[in-house]
Amino acid sequence: MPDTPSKPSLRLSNFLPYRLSVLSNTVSRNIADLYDREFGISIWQWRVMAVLGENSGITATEIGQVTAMDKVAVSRAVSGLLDSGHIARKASAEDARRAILSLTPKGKTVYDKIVPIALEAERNLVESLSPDERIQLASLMEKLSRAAEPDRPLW
Amino acid sequence: MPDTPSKPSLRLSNFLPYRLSVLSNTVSRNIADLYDREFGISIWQWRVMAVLGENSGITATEIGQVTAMDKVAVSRAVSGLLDSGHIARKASAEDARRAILSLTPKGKTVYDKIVPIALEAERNLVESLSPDERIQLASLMEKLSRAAEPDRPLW
DNA sequence: ATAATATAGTTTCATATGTAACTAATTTGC
DNA sequence: GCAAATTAGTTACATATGAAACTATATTAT
Repeated sequence: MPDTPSKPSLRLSNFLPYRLSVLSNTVSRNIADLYDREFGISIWQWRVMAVLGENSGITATEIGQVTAMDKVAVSRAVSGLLDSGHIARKASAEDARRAILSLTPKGKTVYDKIVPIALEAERNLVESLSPDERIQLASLMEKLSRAAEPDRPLW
Repeated sequence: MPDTPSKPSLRLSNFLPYRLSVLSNTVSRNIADLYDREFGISIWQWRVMAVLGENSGITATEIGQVTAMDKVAVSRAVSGLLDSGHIARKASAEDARRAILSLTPKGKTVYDKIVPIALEAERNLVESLSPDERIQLASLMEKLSRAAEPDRPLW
């Protein structure tokens, strides 16, 4: 009896893009709640602060490149953080279009408080993984991220 | 010389929740564009159709449970799919609050066209992984998803 | 030098999304 | 048997987001 060619089937619960989306949304929501509840800071604002904490004195455009945020999202996050006094802005001497951003002392204080919370949330997520699995995870994330790059032809 | 206790440091680009979010958003956006461009169907609508394709004749609430969508999102997706004629609704005989949903012939046709596209997109994403790595990935996703469950105490 | 083009960042507008309030039907407790 | 509490699903409102238009400055080409 010849094989009947089996129709390609899709099980949503095993579908990687779906699983990624559900996982990522759950994690992001939990973390966003954490930052918001304690500091009134959104995820986007936190990303801006995180970049400035690592690398002070850069511009909004550079933050966008590092964080994969678009410039409108960066602009809004920056605007909120200026209002709340977590960051400061000064005009660039060489190019008046650019604004040099940095954490204020207040921002730095909050940054130093959030970092351990963020690391704790991450630990919380990977605590069930063995050291080996954590290495595998990093490697897989790396490969998947490359494969997902939007400038690839195949999409 | 005593060890100086190193301050916990955060590198955003290595921070798992961040990496997950960027990856998931990139993948979701690419796939959403694909469905939308060819069929005018959103991700949420597609998830509803995907569940009905696997398991016809269920209610909106059940779809929400399976897809991790909240009931408002399901309601809106259902409403759009009714308008476009991809699904049909009939009242439940036992419980007039419930509506039994199913794919129409038109919906089934579109479903059968999207499934291979979805599977192709997934293949595209994992094509750089060895068979072993794909098994690791499935296992890791499983563990991370359990760890991220919002009803856990630690968040 | 200056017109055309490009870049940094903001604002506007249209749409998407989440929360809470709502409607209608059903179940529960007494 | 009926008031109170639940449940399914929708609607309304407030906020978030993305795309495109816009402002101001800088660069390029002639």
